[in-house]
Amino acid sequence: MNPKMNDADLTDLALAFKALSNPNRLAAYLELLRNRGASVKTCAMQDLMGLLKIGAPTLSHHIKEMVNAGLIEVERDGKFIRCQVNETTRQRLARFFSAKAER
Amino acid sequence: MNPKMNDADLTDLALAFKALSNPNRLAAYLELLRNRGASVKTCAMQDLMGLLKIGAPTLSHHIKEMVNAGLIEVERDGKFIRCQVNETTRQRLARFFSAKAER
DNA sequence: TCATCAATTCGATGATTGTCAAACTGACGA
DNA sequence: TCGTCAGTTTGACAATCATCGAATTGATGA
Repeated sequence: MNPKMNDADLTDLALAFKALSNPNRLAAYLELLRNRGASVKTCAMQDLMGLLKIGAPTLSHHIKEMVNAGLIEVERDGKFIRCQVNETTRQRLARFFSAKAER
Repeated sequence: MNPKMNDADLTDLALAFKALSNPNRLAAYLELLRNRGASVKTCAMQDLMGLLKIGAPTLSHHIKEMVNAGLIEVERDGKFIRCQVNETTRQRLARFFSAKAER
């Protein structure tokens, strides 16, 4: 963990955690995490809708929030979208939990 | 990441992330994380109140929520409390961000 | 014993959230 | 060109949340 973390960093981090605090968003993010190792690394909205018993408007809203939190990235591909995890943020979050005091 | 994660695990995880989604709770947790490496590993409520411009009732509420989410542990020591991070949960969270597909 | 101090509980309030149905947009294929 | 399909936007509503002040508890020390 960066020992010089400031308020802005904390706010960003809190935003990411907020995005993960909803079980449906968390399940969607986990699915995308798992896709990291797969040959097809992206996911359309309909793939995620199969997992989560929520409507398209709600999922669309959740996706926007995850993008806004920097958790995932979305590309448009004609009618479809393709979601994948944002690697930079993922690594930042993983490292957060190893924070140590400065010596 | 455990490939057999179920709904209950997801719910627990979401609870932990929710606890970290509030900037004040996150700052408090980060302070406790940093104390891990220090000689004095615990923190009383007043120590945390110095950091966070919120009142005692609010902080007390936040601490209860972090305990409930499994993020931290609290011991009573006379008039004071002593907080420290829950290592099991910390490791679980760190690992979450490395989830991979089953092969 | 009694005043004080750390922390908790209670009750209230304004703000944010998750979800939906309905209407909309833009791309595709017939 | 037109209907359909994937996803988005809007507006609404119930539920949850963060915070506060006031009252309470329980330990400490004078």
